[in-house]
Amino acid sequence: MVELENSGELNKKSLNFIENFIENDLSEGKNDGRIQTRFPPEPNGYLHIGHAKAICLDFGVAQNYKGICNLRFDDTNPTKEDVEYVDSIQEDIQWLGFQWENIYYASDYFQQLWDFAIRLIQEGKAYIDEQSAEEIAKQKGTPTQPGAESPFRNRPIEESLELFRKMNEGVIAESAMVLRAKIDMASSNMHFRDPIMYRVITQHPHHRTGNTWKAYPMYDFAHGQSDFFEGVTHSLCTLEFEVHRPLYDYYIDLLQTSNYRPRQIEFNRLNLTYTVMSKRKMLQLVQEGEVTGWDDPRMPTLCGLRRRGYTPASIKDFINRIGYTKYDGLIDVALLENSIREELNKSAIRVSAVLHPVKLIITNYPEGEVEWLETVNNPEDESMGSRNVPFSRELFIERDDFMEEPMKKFFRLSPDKEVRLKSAYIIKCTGFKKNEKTGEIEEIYCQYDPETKSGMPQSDRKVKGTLHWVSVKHSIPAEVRLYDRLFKVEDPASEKDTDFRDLLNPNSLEVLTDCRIEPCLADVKPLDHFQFQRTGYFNVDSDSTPKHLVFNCTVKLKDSWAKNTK
RNA sequence: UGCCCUAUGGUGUAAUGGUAGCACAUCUGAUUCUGGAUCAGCCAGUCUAUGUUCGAAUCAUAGUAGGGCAACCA
Repeated sequence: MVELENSGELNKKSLNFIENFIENDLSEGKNDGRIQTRFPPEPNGYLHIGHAKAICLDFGVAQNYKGICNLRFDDTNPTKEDVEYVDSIQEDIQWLGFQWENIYYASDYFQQLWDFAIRLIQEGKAYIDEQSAEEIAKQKGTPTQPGAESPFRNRPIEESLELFRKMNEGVIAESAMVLRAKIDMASSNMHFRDPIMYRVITQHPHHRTGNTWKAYPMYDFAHGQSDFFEGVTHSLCTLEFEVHRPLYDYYIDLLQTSNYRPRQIEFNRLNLTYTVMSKRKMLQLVQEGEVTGWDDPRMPTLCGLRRRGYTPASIKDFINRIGYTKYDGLIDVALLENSIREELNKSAIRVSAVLHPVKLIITNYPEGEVEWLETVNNPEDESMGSRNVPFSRELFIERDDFMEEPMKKFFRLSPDKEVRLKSAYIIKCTGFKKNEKTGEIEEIYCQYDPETKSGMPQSDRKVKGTLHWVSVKHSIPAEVRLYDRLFKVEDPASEKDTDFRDLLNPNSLEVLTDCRIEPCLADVKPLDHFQFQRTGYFNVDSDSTPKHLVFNCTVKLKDSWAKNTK
């Protein structure tokens, strides 16, 4: 923890470009020195690691400058939104360790937005367009060609007012008409070509306002104004909204009555290698059963990462490391994995689990005898204490830890060779039993040296290898799930023309059914963190019987095994 | 062939006109009560050109490359 705090302070020294803007605004005395941000998710999916980046910024800025950060649900499109998402979003923000000052909904401002829209119609700055979506799109022109004006553009104000009211009465069919701002159909910024302000939605009741409203504001007509109504000073969002900013400012100009003015600043979205962050695609994975749910440990959602064993601190550490810029890059997922490995390496209790067991019999150890041997919980942190593990004549060791004919640099067990059993004795292999048909090793025999018990005066004899083990009689059978990357290509997001399911990694989940774990794991609590000897990190998923160990291994797990056995 | 944004080692990010630094990854060595840890080390960078300046990653101009913008999504 000390080191984490230090690194936080070190990072504080260099401000990101957003904090520079903020300090400038403060030094110029803008907004009476007040700092207010907001985290504005649309409740149409679960939060993912990319949202964590925005959350850390929105809440972090508020903390650093003694301001406030509100949670605002951008719920202006009832066709896509649901209370399920509203709930999960709150849960995940709090899990990350942030607390909003207030919780707001864009739908709280529907009346104010409506009144503002009426005002714009009255001022001749907005009109009702009765063309179809296709016609409007056609008239919009292209980025290189100016658009054409709608035939309804100059209709009488009273007519627009009348129709706008009807839009909200349920007597207008969806997509029959829209309210558009009258700006400039020839603007080089597409968003100024008479952007749509309101559309009619009658088929989906809103998850909060029910059937009260039939006319719903578009993002551009809701977001900036919501910021303004709430008193947001810095509206931080991702780069794709950069071209929206002039429109944001346009509406704010019309709304502004004092010196107060919210300011939109954009930063780069998080892109991770081997990771799909699109909500649409994640929803598809869930709906089509490619994963077990939004919280599947292979998903980049916060709840998925949580089940995989990520801690809030590790995610925040990762976000802290990648920073905020305007460069649209692709971050190596190894950076994220390093953050959790570093934390768990310091904080997790190390325990033993044998994933591919083979029986090891110590022929000179008395039958029926059991010794409870002390083993430290974390060699890097003595304050985490120790526990006792049972040792007996028959043990399980990792199949990979024995080689009949050892290769170069293989320092684990092979005939006539010695290794140390972690926290126990040095043993020497005296033989093995092999299934003649399959060639599989069935049992390994060895003798132990009683003088070499851990902690004893004679025990410091050097041997080249150390093995983890569990006692056959005392160990608990377990099913271990190894989760790898869900996608097998480095940048699945860029494979736009491919069905992304073709990019799925068929080995993203491996279930090992005959694993053996230490008895101390019999009643661990869900999400307790442990580190397996040698093999990685895991947390425990209590929802399943038999006990499932959700392995939070690094994705190179299998490669490394292959490498180690070469 | 419009408008907006961006460009620093393999990846990400600092340096705000004055020594190009840090992290991750890779590789090498050490180490052996697991070690995928730890320690040490190597490799590797300012997109190009011109200009301004005593001095440019930083400022200017022009190129080049990448991203965004043409939803009744956010």
